[in-house]
Amino acid sequence: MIELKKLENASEMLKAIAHPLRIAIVDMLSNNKTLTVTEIHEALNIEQAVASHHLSILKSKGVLMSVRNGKNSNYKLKYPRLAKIISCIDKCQNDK
Amino acid sequence: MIELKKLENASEMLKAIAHPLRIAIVDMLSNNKTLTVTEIHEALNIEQAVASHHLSILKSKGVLMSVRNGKNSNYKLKYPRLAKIISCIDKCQNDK
DNA sequence: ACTTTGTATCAAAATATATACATAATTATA
DNA sequence: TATAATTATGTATATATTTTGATACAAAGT
Repeated sequence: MIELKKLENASEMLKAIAHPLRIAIVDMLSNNKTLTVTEIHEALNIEQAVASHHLSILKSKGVLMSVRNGKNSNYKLKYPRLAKIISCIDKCQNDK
Repeated sequence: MIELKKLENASEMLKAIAHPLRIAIVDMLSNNKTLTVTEIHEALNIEQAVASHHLSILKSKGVLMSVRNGKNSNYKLKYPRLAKIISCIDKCQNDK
């Protein structure tokens, strides 16, 4: 069996991902893509503050990482394999 | 981009899994294992009502399925591939 | 210095989840 | 039918998350 600390940390990461917009964000960042806050808020048609807010949740829970580049913040997956979680759930939905 | 309905359903499934006890339950049920409520509540050292409660959440969100067999309810993963989510998160935690 | 563009944070109300305990509902057996 | 074993549900309180709008901060250009 898994240890409690690991279970709690795993649940924090999964909770971070488990939100419609945040799933969409993780999906957009699959295949090692890097995007700015503006690119995400425009692509998803959400307020800038909303995009920034969800990105900070994902970052604080270890799902994403970001690098400042001038005015922009570039976000990407901290662990590229995390994109598999989205495709896994997606496959389940297609299996009727 | 993924559709809204799918995103919402995916987030419901992930939210269901994203809890320490429920992660432990999904992990116990990997490799197509089937367990009863009693086996789970004893293995995890939690009240029977607590085990039943979390199992019903997982079932209602499409993560688990159950079959009654006399006095027992046998629970198993609805989609065996869901166990990959746990191992994926687990690997991320081991990558430093 | 001022303005523009891009990001991040704050505060408050609404909604959702978790936790704990008690009790009800099933099924099998005496 | 009474009871023992297994599972499911109900209720209440506490805690956490979501959502929205306003605002603050940071970097670059004028």
